[in-house]
Amino acid sequence: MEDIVRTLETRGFLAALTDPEMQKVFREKAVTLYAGFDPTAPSLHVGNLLIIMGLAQFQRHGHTPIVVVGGGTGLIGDPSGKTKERQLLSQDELQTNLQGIRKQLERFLAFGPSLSSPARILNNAEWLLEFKFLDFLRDVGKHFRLGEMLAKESVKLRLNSDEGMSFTEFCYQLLQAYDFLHLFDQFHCTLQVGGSDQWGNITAGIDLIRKLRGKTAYGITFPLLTTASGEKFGKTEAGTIWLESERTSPYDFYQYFIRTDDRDVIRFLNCFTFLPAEEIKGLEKSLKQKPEAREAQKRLAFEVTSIVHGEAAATKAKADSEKMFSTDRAGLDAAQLDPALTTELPRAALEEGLSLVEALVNSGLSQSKGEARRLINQGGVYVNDERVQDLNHLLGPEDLIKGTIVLRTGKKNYRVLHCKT
RNA sequence: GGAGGGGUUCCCGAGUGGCUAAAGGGGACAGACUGUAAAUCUGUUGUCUGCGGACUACGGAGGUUCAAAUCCUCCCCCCUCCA
Repeated sequence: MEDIVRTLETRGFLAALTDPEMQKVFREKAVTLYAGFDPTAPSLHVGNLLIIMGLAQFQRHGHTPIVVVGGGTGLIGDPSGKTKERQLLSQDELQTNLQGIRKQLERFLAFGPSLSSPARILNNAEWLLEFKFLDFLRDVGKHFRLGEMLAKESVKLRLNSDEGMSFTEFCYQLLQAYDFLHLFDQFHCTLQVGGSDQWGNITAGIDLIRKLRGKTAYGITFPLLTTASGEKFGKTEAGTIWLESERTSPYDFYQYFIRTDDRDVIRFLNCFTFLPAEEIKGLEKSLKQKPEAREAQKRLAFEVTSIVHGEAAATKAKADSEKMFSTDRAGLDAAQLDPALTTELPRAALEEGLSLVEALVNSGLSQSKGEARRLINQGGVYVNDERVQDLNHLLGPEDLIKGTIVLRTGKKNYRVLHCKT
């Protein structure tokens, strides 16, 4: 059996292991492992990608992944890594979110009874919801010592901040520990993986299993991904990069990755793609020798988009990007571009003269007219690649090139205004 | 229940009657430089506007005042300590 721990290590997935023995254990026999996702939003985002790819790696090595969506724990809210108490979600919101997340996961993991190690998605509401409070206290709570609970990093952090922490959040670790126990009993799940902020929750589960069942369970944490410039990975000016194409178009998704910092790109290739090590080495070489070609970034963007949105979408995102960023847009066909890039324009509006400010707002390039004016003043607005600095500039039919006007703000924000004839 | 501290613009945080759309920092955006990268420097950063202004904003609701983020009353929320 291929050595999953080694793969994880070389591909940059490992932050910490609860037990060095693990490597041997997993080499000898297939395990069942799980990771949990809290359904705080109706879609997963690229910040979740590392865990998902980790699970996918496990499955490729013959292990059986379980994804637990936190329909139960989501009602509480995990305090780990958060400086503020979370808003509680309603049951309805949770349901919507659960369904969205479920659908997305199916793209990364292989499900189906015909497989030897089919992935599974479970909702912990199934076993948490009917648990009676007193039973829970007797069966689970009894095994937790306050000293340990208080010593957890996530707890200490909050207790020392002026945010404090509610009892509800404090109990979160018990619930997650119980999840692990439940999966251990039901599915022989002996490993939990998660982000490095999950360390405390994971070890809580391992301890519970040891106390109650006298068995050893394991935990692996993955590093918290930050970009070289110190930002949280997956957040941009425009907000979160979602995995759902309705929320973040494949074009924008592709664009996010193509702008990856040189210092991050190799790392990301390792953990966000399945490219073989030799190929990544080649890209690393290219990055060193001719960084301006950005081959590594291009490959990363294509591969990740392909995994998340499918190859067809990736090919299209790539083609759209090339078109938009080339100086010669002769072949530009608005109808074929990603809808996120285009805005329909009634001919009549153009004949009357359409204010540039309005066009910027309507197309979504500016949030407000004030912002649009500011942009124009600062020389950040381009019509068909010509800088326009006149606040009262009107767009007219003479601006059309093959039925389209290419509007741009800054260096890289494009919108194609398309006018049906 | 008692005592004290606190809630300010995207975030942190200053501001204790007018000069405050609110210091400073972070972030973000734009410009220069570049490789759709990084670093650096410069500028911008509430909404609307006929560019004269108008409107909305300092936890919430009232009040005092010519004038309130700043003073008063009530309420909500958070933190720390005591019981």
